[in-house]
Amino acid sequence: MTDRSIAIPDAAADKRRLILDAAVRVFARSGYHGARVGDIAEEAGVAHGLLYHYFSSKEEVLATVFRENWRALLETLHRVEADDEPADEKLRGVTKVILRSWRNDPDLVRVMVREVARSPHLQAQVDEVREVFLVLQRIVEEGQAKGVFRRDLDARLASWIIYGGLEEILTGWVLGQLPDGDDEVARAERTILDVVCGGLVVR
Amino acid sequence: MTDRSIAIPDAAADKRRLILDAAVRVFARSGYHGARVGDIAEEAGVAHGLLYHYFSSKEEVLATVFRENWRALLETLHRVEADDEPADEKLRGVTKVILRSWRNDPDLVRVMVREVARSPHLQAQVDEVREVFLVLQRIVEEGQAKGVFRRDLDARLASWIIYGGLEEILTGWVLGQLPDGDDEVARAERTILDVVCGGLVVR
Amino acid sequence: MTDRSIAIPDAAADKRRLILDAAVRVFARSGYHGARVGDIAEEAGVAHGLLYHYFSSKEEVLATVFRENWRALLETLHRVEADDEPADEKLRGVTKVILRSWRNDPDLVRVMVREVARSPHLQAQVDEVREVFLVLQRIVEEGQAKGVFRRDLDARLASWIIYGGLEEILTGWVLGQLPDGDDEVARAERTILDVVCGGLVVR
Amino acid sequence: MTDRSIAIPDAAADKRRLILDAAVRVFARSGYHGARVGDIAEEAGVAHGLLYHYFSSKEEVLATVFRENWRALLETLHRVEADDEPADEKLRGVTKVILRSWRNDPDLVRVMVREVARSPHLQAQVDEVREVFLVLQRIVEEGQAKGVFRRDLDARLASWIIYGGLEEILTGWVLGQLPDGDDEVARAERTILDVVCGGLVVR
DNA sequence: GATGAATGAGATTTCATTCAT
DNA sequence: AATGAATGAAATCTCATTCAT
Repeated sequence: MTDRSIAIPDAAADKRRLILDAAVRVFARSGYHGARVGDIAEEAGVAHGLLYHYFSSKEEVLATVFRENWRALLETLHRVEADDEPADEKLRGVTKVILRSWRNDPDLVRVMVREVARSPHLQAQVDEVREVFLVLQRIVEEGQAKGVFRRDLDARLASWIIYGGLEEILTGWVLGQLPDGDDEVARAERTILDVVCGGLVVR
Repeated sequence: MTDRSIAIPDAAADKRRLILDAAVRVFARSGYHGARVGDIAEEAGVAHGLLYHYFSSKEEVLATVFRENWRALLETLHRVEADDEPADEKLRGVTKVILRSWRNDPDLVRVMVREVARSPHLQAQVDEVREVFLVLQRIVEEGQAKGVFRRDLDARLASWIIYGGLEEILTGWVLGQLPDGDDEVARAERTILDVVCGGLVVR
Repeated sequence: MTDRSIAIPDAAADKRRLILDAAVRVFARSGYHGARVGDIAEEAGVAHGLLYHYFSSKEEVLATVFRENWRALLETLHRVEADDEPADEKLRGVTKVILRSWRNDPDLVRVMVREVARSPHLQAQVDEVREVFLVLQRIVEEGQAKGVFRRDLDARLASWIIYGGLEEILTGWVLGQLPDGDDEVARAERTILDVVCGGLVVR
Repeated sequence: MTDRSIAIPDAAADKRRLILDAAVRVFARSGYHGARVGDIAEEAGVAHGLLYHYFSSKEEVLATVFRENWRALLETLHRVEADDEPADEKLRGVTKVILRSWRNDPDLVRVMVREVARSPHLQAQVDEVREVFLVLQRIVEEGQAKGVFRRDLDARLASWIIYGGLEEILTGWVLGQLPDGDDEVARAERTILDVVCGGLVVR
């Protein structure tokens, strides 16, 4: 085989990546404030000074973790939005993407939910965060336009409510308060769509 | 002699109370980590040493802020729960209580949303937090038992979803991302009930 | 005796003073950059944190050392300037004040000569430094006006030259390059006045 | 093939020279402590690692700057000293050499005056510095022997005073406190010789 | 109760220097 | 010779907490 990057993955593993991955684990374990720069470096197996070779500060490490992963999330959501499907199906897609991230990378979700979502850090990234709400809002509006969703609802508020429900379930898992497991994720998917689309009330 | 607390209210003004109120403002402004004990004392107009006369640590100040106010919230919610009303009306009551807290005391909401809700501090108070979910869950279950709400939904998950929606709207106000004002609070109330009870989908 | 400040001087010794005095010794010994904040605190017999109770930074300690002592020097020089004496006698007064400071407080002179005089720190205090030159310049100008000193000389440049001669002699003592002792100070006084007033050249 | 150093001068440009010249500029701009090795390398247009190929440390760079230039100064002064001229003319020569260095290479003078002259670095080079005083001292002594200069003065102290006057004028220019320009340099030359040789006092 | 001087553990950050490539 | 990623010692400064008054 010719591709050496596969043959010797670790040699090629760039330290910046190592540091970012370590940071996710350490932030997940200790929280942003509880995490010492030295802990991250140790977890990454590098000298702590190297962290400052790649990032200007501990906060920039967190910001980078957020930025890179949020961007990936946004891309996925944009693909879902672009799908040729009815609005309720798109909502299912968004729900899947967000809820399944928990099983996929629990540490990352831990960090995103606890350190970024409502925290005072990274308020600069407000625009990036807002875009998730906008995706949801556009889906709701599309549903309203197509007559799938009720038109008497404020689409913006609805998007915040939906996102809140999703994030709260992630939070339940993060805090160990909601039962975990693939089945539970599937059940949560169903439930949120049932509640949000169908409503609690018996028809 | 008559009640001095009326005669000289300010002199009698409990310094402990002063400190707690100041703490809310400072935590709201700077976040828990950004708030220095000296800032709180200064805001309260007392020497910072005095804080340690009433509280064992800065964290205990936050814990006390949380405890006292959360307890008040719980009492209110318990009263709503005990009302002799159908489940959907109780849901409306809970929604009102929670959303109106924003207009009532924005700084307090800021602190509760940002520093307590999902943060690593105060995990000890998990039981108190859980009780809010349980109130919601019991209301949902009651609705299911009475045939008002659909029975095919997981009541626990539903309660998390509802709470998430409520908290996210508070967050929107806290972050200045959702429009503020009495009308907006009323609209938010309506919307969350419409979404959660009626569902998005056209019947 | 009633004055307790004399009875218990050390109890009254305020820590700020202790820190400043220690700083002079440590700066003299190690230079500003070589001096660690911890060294100063240790020399003063206090915790290093206390230094930040009184000063905002290590640099402010140096600035304060400079400011307080330079101000004292200026006051003395102003008194000399105000004396009712001929210009050449005033020059003798200035010379005495400056050169005798060496015997008086060698550590302080060390710090002033090495860390302040031409260093990049404390450029903010330029005005205070300039005043010494101005005192000299005014004395020279007064001498010129009274016909004691030659009028064909630039008084400003002359003041810089005189001050340079004085400071260089201090430097010689600081660096251990010029012989030290009361006699030597007296000889230096005589020499600088001989050179500056009388000139090298035989008449 | 012809001399490549002419054909491709820049390629041949000694990196060591590049680094030294850059160091003078950076030391002049930021001071020795404020100058980072990386700054010097950047100013020189080379990687900072290369600096350690030519010098053992940052301090050695400063020492080299000092050594090479001081040596050049000494050679010039020695030539002046060896001239077949009366002592006062030799003094004029020394004055010219020292004061004109300012217009010639202000950055270098800045570094020499601020970082070397009285600083704790490079105390090893004390002998080299002393030689300048010795040149002056020998000129003064020669003048005394020849009957041109007064014999009742301590020649060593006189040499320190003269050097101090010269250096202080350089300092005035370095600090931007004395007016700059060719005319001013000429005036400074005249003034220092007038003061030192003729004295302030009217005869 | 009230004050604020005093403490000191601890954290981030800097940057000269090394060394594999 | 040349590069710049990597190291890690070291230093300043912060701030929660204590305690004498």
